Amino acid sequence: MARRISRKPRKTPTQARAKATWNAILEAAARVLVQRGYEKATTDRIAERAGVGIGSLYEYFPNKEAIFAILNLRWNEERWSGFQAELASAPQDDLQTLIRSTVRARINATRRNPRLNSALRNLIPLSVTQPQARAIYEEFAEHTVRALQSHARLGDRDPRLVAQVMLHATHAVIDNVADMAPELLDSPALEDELALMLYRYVSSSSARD
Amino acid sequence: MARRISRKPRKTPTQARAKATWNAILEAAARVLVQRGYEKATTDRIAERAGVGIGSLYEYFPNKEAIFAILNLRWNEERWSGFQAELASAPQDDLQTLIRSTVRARINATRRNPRLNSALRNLIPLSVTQPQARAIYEEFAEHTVRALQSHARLGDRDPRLVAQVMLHATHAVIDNVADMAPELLDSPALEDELALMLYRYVSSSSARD
DNA sequence: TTATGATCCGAGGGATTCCTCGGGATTTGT
DNA sequence: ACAAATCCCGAGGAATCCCTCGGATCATAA
Repeated sequence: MARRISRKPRKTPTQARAKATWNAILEAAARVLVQRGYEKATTDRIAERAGVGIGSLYEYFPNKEAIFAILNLRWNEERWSGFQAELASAPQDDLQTLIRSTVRARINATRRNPRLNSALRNLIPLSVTQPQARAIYEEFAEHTVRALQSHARLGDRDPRLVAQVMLHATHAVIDNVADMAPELLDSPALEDELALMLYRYVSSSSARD
Repeated sequence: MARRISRKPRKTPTQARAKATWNAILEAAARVLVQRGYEKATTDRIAERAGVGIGSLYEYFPNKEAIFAILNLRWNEERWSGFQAELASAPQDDLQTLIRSTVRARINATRRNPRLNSALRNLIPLSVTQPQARAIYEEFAEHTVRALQSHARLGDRDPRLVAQVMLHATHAVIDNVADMAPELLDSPALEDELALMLYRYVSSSSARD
């Protein structure tokens, strides 16, 4: 067996009909993944759920992993662009409102599909491998560092480390909440507390106040 | 096949020799899980790595899932007892040192085996199902609420919610770091920043200062 | 219309996995 | 020392799963 070597690489659909099946497969994959988990999400089941023959599935995707890699890619892009769009038209007068806007946008981005978010999140082999996820993270980190340098007085604290902790905390808390209590994403309480925590964290330079 | 129904439930080892194989299996399972991931961690491979026949494995574990459920149980207990032991003999004079001690103990608990921690963490079906993990979390949450009520002045903020956010943040950040940059667990920087963030978060009652 | 290419299909091969079963080896109790 | 209990073993059955392949069906352009 030579699974890793795809001798018949994925074909890109040209006709409208083909694009429809392509989408159907990806959406079915998302639904099955959320409902049954990665292991039970067999290619046969995905094809069936998409209303498509198994042959058609392998016409466009070289193997099972590729389906979820692309699904992950899609979700990351959707989340990231949604976040940016919302943040672009949000108030950013001072540090406090900037932080609040960012937290809100970040929550709303995940809120588009919390179940898919947690399901994809737990596909370690994929998310780790994907360099595009790292790229987004890096971009976000640099953006945060610049915001800190221009809006916050950190004294002698390392802005890069502070940014890392802020991002990790925000990211991790929101994703964890999406995992364990998705309904909490809809209440403003999470946003309030997260924003408060982050703001206080960077609002003065000395460890004691 | 009736995999879910274990007609021959797990036998408990009585002789010393049997306990040795029982341990060998669990330790092999941990090693294989960390090295190859859950899917590649086949029962055959675990038995082989443990230096044990596959039959012996199924003498004590009804199925593959059970092995990792027990492994998860063990790790949770080890982490939790380690945390409590360290915290018991740590300074807790005021809120700030209490927070710092807690953070340090929490980090050290995970530091016992960061790789196993992240590997087990991503076994959703297990960790979610396991009620004992929830129990530990609840106990921790109540403990935190009491600490907040006696040491912090939160004003009209809900101590339960604040505790939730603190726990989620701490838990999530540490686990995420263990995932993405385990060497960071060894530097004091993480402890410093986490403790600072948490302390400021609960150090005064109004949103503005 | 007809030819060419794109799309769709699903039975089944090859590979792998989980787990059983019958019996042999070792320890324990008497 | 002998029987019973406990422990160990690994070949192989049953169940999937991933993916291929040859050919049917549909779309488009000449």
